[in-house]
Amino acid sequence: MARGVADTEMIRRTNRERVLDVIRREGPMSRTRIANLTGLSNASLSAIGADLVAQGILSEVEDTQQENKGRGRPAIGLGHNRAAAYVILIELDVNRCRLSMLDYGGILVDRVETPLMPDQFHARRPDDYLLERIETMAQRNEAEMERLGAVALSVQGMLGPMRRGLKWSPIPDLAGVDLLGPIATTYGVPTHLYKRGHLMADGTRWLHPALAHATYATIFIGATVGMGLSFPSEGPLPADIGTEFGHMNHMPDGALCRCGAHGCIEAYAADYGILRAAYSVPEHTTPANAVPPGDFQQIIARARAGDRNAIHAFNNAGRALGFGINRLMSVVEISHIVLLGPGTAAFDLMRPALEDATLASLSGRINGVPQIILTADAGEPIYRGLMMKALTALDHDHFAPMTGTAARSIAE
Amino acid sequence: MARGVADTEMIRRTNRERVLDVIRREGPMSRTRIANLTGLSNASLSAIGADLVAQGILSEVEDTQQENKGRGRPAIGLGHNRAAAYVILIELDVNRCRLSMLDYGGILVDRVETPLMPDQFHARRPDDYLLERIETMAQRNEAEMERLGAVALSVQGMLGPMRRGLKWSPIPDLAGVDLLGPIATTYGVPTHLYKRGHLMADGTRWLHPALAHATYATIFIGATVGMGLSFPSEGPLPADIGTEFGHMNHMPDGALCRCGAHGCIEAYAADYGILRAAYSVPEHTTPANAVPPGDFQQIIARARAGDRNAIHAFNNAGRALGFGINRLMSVVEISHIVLLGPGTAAFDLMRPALEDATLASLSGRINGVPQIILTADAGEPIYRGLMMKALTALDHDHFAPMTGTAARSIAE
DNA sequence: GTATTTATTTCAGTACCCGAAAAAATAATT
DNA sequence: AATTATTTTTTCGGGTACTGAAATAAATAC
Repeated sequence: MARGVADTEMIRRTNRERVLDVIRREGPMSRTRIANLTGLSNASLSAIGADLVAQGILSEVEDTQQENKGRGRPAIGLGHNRAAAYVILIELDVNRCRLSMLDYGGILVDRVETPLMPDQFHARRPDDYLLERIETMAQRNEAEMERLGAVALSVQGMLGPMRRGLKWSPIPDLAGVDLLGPIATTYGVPTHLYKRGHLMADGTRWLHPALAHATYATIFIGATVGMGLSFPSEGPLPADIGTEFGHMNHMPDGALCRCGAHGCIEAYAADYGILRAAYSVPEHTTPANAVPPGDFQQIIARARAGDRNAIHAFNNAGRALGFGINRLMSVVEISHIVLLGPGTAAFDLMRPALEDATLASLSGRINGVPQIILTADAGEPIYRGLMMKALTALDHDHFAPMTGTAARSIAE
Repeated sequence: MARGVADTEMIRRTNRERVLDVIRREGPMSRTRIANLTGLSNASLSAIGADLVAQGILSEVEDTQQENKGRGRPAIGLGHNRAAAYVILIELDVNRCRLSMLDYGGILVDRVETPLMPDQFHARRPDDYLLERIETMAQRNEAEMERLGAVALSVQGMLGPMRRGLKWSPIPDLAGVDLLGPIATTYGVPTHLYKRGHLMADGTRWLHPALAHATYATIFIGATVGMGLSFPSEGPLPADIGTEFGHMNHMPDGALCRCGAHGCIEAYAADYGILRAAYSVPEHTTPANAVPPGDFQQIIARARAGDRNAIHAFNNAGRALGFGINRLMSVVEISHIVLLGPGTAAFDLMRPALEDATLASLSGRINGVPQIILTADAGEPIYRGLMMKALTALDHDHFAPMTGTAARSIAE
């Protein structure tokens, strides 16, 4: 009983979702073009378009992507009505918390950013902190708050049972708290919690057309190692996939990781692991808290200059990542790997070991090394993924189900 | 454009699928009960039931699961019309090939089984061999072949690009051949290729009610090590998930595996790996071709009697499986693990090392060891999974889309 | 034999889709 | 300037499958 019985109500909802989706993906366009892309008839688009405009969900704009601008009746563009709703996106990272308010068209309205200390949530409850941040944003945008449609939160860690908080997080004292509940009750809007790694993967699909129909993994290399998987099929993922790649074991009883376990990939391939190896610090030494970007650049420079220890450190990192990919490919068949984050600056130093390790398995031998794509900036995919999740959730859950008949009778 | 536009045709198809599914799951039942379980109205069930009976897809039977057998009009059971179609299931394993013919109700009609030699496909093309086996079955059941609806094939290995053959298989000379094409053209019916590990996982859900809503992995331990994943959500999996767990790397440069790679889980946990370790044969020795069941039992007996080498062999096997599960859990969050196959007879000997290794990771520490369920017989889940795949494919692709109006006008 | 109970069917109403034809709005041609 | 061609959008008539309510069917209980 996945979505209730199939009846005319579900026809309407499904087709309205398709219309909103195609505009979300490709921007405002004419009714005719929407009809062609969705497979609906022109007659249906006339009706659906009229409904959505009457309900204030879409609005008529100039058609930005006219293909036929010769003679004939000019097309009227149909785009999201930007004032229909507003969403607040919260990116809660290890060292900063950034709130963005967007309109229904995805345009940034306001932004508030604050640095985060490692002991931030030691004395202060994280749910209170988030409420206070949202309140700051609310006071600066009172008019928009009237039409707040959703609050979406990006976090790092393992999601808790009801997806309302985290079971574990690299941010100290964040796990075990219901992050969404207080927001939902205070503002009375739907709230969503997403894994940063998952958003990174999804956002990359929006930004990289070559990946449109691929199954791929995104791997973040920096202060931590994180992964996300993205599948071309529509619909939500069946389960929590792409959980904690950075803490996948690479070597039994291996190097000490920040999470407290031994032999995680992160303990070899995150900046602190590379730093430790490059300076020949014993593997079981407690990891550094934070590695300044300058220090990391220096190790790269030393490796490029031929320093044996630095080269060895990057080799080990590539090997750990490669065996991780090797093991990942024994579970999910992927065609591409997207590498993101500051660690990609040293990819050339890791590549040989990474490829060797990837090939050292049956699936590597049969399928070859997946195509590797480098992107230094991880922030953009995450923001884009979070924005798209929040806005399409609004499209599907709030706007698509509104009944059209009511609107038409009002219009008469 | 996942499934075409939503219109009345898709309503009919979806609802007919729901009806066929619920009967497939729970057996023949009254229209009223079907209406309750599917959420459809009694009026709709009257219409849908009449259509499906008129088209010969369902037939009226005695209601086997009457709940109210007091007074009132007695319920009429609605069950699959067994003569509506027949399917041939082919289980192609390392050492045997078994064909089963089933009617549309899932009842076995005929069965043909032949042993398979390791060099079976050296001189003979596997597609020809399959055609010949099907022809044998066809000659014994000429009447049923008139209504053949599908041929479904269970294989071991990595599926090829179009799911018509294998990229790799533990059965020699099987990969790289289009197995389905010749069957489809000869008999003019839909053909399907499924991974044995995947069927094992799916079939287990049908057989084990406790797993109904769980996300779990099934791991086969025997002459090989294979895995399948099963998710509670409906619909097909987004990608090839659960590819080749047995050949996931456990130890870089570790023990030699049958596949030619070093350090696969299989090289430690399959019967030949345990045998090799128990007799202190060097890890890099070429694996034995087949291990007689008696030999394996003997090693178990020796381990139970306290033999150090045998105990060590099972320890290593448990450790390899445990780290495999550990790594798997870093990619997919699972709540249960079902162990199947002859190797489960020695599970008590592997358990401590398996659990230690599972716990030695972040996800193990946070989520604990997944609940472990033992089932010695792997054949039954595979057969059940294959049968359900073949029959529900017939339900969805062939019978649900038939138009109802035509049938009703014939009936008048 | 009548009342009660339960299952199924019939009927009238509704929502949404589609194809075809009509209307609207522009550019090109005469 | 009027007409023609072209393209977009709307209108109209027809069709299908759903639903709730009422009617019918087929048994048991009294």
